[in-house]
Amino acid sequence: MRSILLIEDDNPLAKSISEFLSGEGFKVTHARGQTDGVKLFQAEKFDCVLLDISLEDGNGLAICALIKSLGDTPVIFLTASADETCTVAGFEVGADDYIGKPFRPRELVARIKNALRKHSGSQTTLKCADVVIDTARGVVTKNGEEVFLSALEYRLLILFFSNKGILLTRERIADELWTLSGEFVGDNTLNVYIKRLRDKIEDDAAEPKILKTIRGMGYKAVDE
Amino acid sequence: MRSILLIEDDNPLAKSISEFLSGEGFKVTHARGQTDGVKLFQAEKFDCVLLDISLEDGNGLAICALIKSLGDTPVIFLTASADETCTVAGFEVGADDYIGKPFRPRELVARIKNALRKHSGSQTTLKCADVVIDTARGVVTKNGEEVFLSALEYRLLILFFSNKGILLTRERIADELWTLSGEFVGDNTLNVYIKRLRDKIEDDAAEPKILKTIRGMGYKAVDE
DNA sequence: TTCAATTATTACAAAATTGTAATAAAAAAG
DNA sequence: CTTTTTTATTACAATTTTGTAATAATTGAA
Repeated sequence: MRSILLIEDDNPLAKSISEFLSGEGFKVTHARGQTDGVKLFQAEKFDCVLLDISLEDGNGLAICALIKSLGDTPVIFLTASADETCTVAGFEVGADDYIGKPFRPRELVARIKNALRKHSGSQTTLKCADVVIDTARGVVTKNGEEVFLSALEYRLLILFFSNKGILLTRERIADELWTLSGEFVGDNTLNVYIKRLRDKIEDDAAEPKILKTIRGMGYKAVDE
Repeated sequence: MRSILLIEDDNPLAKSISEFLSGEGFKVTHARGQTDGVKLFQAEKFDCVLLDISLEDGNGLAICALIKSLGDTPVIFLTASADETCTVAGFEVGADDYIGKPFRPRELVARIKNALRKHSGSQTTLKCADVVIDTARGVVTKNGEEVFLSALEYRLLILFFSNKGILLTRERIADELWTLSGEFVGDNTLNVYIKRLRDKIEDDAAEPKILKTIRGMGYKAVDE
C-alpha cells in the first residue's frame, strides 16, 4: 500500500481528502502544519507528499525544498489560489505537480498515481528476459533470485541492457570497460567475459537467449 | 536547444504558442493534425510533445499512446475542456502532464521545463561531496577520477548515497548487504568495509568528511 | 569439402576481494 | 581517572576475480 503524507492546515478539507484517498487504497498520514509535517516526514518513509502551499505556520515552498534536498519523494502542491506565480515557484523548488482547489477527487488520484509512476518506475531497473538489474541497489536477479556478479561483469551487463537490441561492437565494449580506464587488455578477454556472464545469466550458456553473438561484429542483448 | 513538437489544429492558438515558446528559447515544430504530427514525430527526435487532446482529424489520446509506445518522450496535453474525464484518460495513456485552456504562458513553460527535467535527469547519478556514482554505468568517480570499488563496496556506497543525510543503523546496513542474501557475517565486518570505503573515497580516511560515524547507532553519508 | 577467420571454452597464475580474528584507539559511563 | 563499550585498524587465509595463453569449436568463404 502506498503511503501519503498530507500537510494541510484546513482540517475539514484534510479530513475529506484523507477519507477519499483511504477509500482509493492509500494510507494517509495527516500533518496539521509545517512543524508537524517535517517531523513526520523525517520519522517515516512516504511514497508521496501532498502539500498545501499556503500554510498558516510557514511556507509550503520551504518544506518542499527541504523534502527535495533529503531525497526524491514526489511532492504535489495543493493550493487555493490559482495564482500563476505560485505554480512557477512550486516547480522551481522541485515540485512534481500542482493542483488548484477546488479540485476533483478523481483528478487528484490521477495526479498522485502519475507522480508515483514517474518516481517508482524512474528507470532504476534494466530488464532483459528474466534478468533484472536494479541499478538503484547494484543488484542483479534472474527469476527473482540474486546473481552475484563481479564489478566488471556487472558493468558489462549494464552496458548490454542499457543498449538492449542494439549491436555493440567488440571495440565499443572494450573501450567502455577497459581502454577508457587507461588499461589495455588482450584480444580475447572479452570472449571470456561473455562466457562468464552467460554462465551466470543464461538458462543454457551453450545456447544463449540473451547475449547473442553477431559474428564479425560483436554482441547484442535481446529480449524475447 | 530543446525541441518541442506542437500538435494543434487551432492555427491562431498554435501560432501564439509557437511564438511565445520560441521567445523562451525552445525550437517549436508545428503539426496541424494527427497525420502530420505522427509523421513529424517519427522523422525527428523531440524533447517534448505538446498535444491537443481533441484534434479534428483524430484522437489525441491515441497519438499519446503511440508516442509512448515508441519511446519515452514526455507528452503534455492541451485541452479546451477542463473536463475531468479527459485528465484521467490522459494519464492513463501515459501523459506526463495536462494543462487546460486558457492557460497562462508562464505556467506552460514551467510545466514543460518540469517535464523535461523529469525525463532528462532521471536520477542516474548519486552525488555526495566530490564523489559521484553513475548508476547507469556502474562507475564511481572522485573529482572526476575513477575509483575502483569491489561489488560489495559499490553496493554499500549506493546504500549510503541513496540515503544521504539519513542515519543507517548497523543492523539496517548488514541486512541490506548480507542477511537479505541469506549470508551471515561477523559483527565487525561492517567496520572493516567502512574503513575500506573511506580509504578509497575520503580525502583523509582518518578524518572522514563523507561517511560519518554516529556512535552507538551506525553511519551516515553527509554532503558538506 | 577444405580452409581461414572468428568465437567459445578451458585452464592457470597473479592479483584482488572477502570475512574473521586480534589488537589498538576512542568515546562514554561510572 | 578507570573501566567498559564501541569503533578503527591491521594482518591473515580462503576464496574469487582478472587477464592471458592454449586449445577447441563454429562459421562463412573459397
